[in-house]
Amino acid sequence: MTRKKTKLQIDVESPVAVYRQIVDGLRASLVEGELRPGDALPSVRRLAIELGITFNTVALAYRELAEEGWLDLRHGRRATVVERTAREGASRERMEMFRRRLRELTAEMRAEGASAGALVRELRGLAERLAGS
Amino acid sequence: MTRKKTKLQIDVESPVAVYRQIVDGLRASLVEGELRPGDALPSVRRLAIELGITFNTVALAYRELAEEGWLDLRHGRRATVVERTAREGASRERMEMFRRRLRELTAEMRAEGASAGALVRELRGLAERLAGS
DNA sequence: CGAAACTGTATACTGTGCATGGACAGTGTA
DNA sequence: TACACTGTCCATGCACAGTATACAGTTTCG
Repeated sequence: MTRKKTKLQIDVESPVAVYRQIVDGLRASLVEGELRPGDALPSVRRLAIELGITFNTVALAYRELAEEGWLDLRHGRRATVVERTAREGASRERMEMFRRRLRELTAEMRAEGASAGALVRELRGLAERLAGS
Repeated sequence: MTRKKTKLQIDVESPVAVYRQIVDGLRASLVEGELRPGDALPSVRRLAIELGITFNTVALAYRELAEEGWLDLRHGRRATVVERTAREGASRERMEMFRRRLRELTAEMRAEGASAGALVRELRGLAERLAGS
């Protein structure tokens, strides 16, 4: 049996909150269809143990995702993925912000020594995958 | 005279700390050569007023950038950009993290309604610019 | 039916990171 | 030598992330 859960990577040193890292990671899996409507998520305690954190932190992340419309969260039952109504096109401001964060992210990598070529490869690779879906 | 300072955009609603947003924004300008060695940065108070925050928050950002080797910070004098020794190639773990953050960032945008096409355009656009430099 | 083992929830507490304001100290200039 | 600038240091307040503990639903199985 292969462990599929190792997908989630948490960095406790990171300045971004752990619960937010969980939200970001799971959201990516949800957007990409790796987690589909009907699927049950690991219980807050199980995932917490796996990540080496407290279950309440995982619970907070689940609540956030439920807020965004990804999860059905009911007392006593496992959190399950639900069909989510697609949003309308992102606003101009949001796209602007995306451009900025993208720019800052690659700049951070260049500052750390990543070559422009390597970054171009990553950007084009992701664009490729995205266009192919 | 055109205002070149409007480059920095701060979002007080954002979960990422204001001083970190400043660091990220300035670092991008530094990496891209928009800010060159010898250039003097605006004083902490001036920039603070411009952004509508406290000067100490800007000071913290400057200290962070000095720590990274971008700035020469001396008591009583303006902060100035300094020649920075390039880093060696980024580690495999760092590139892995870059890939993850890139994936999560685009997923977040898709969740907010951005079309795959629009995101592909942004990614390819940045790759283009990066390859051309 | 009922107990046990699971699920998520609510609440209070603690530590910490961040933004702030004010006093301080170094630098340049009129 | 004043004075207006520069960045630094320090104490305060506050919001929030993470924790522990007690609680309340649901499912499983004897």
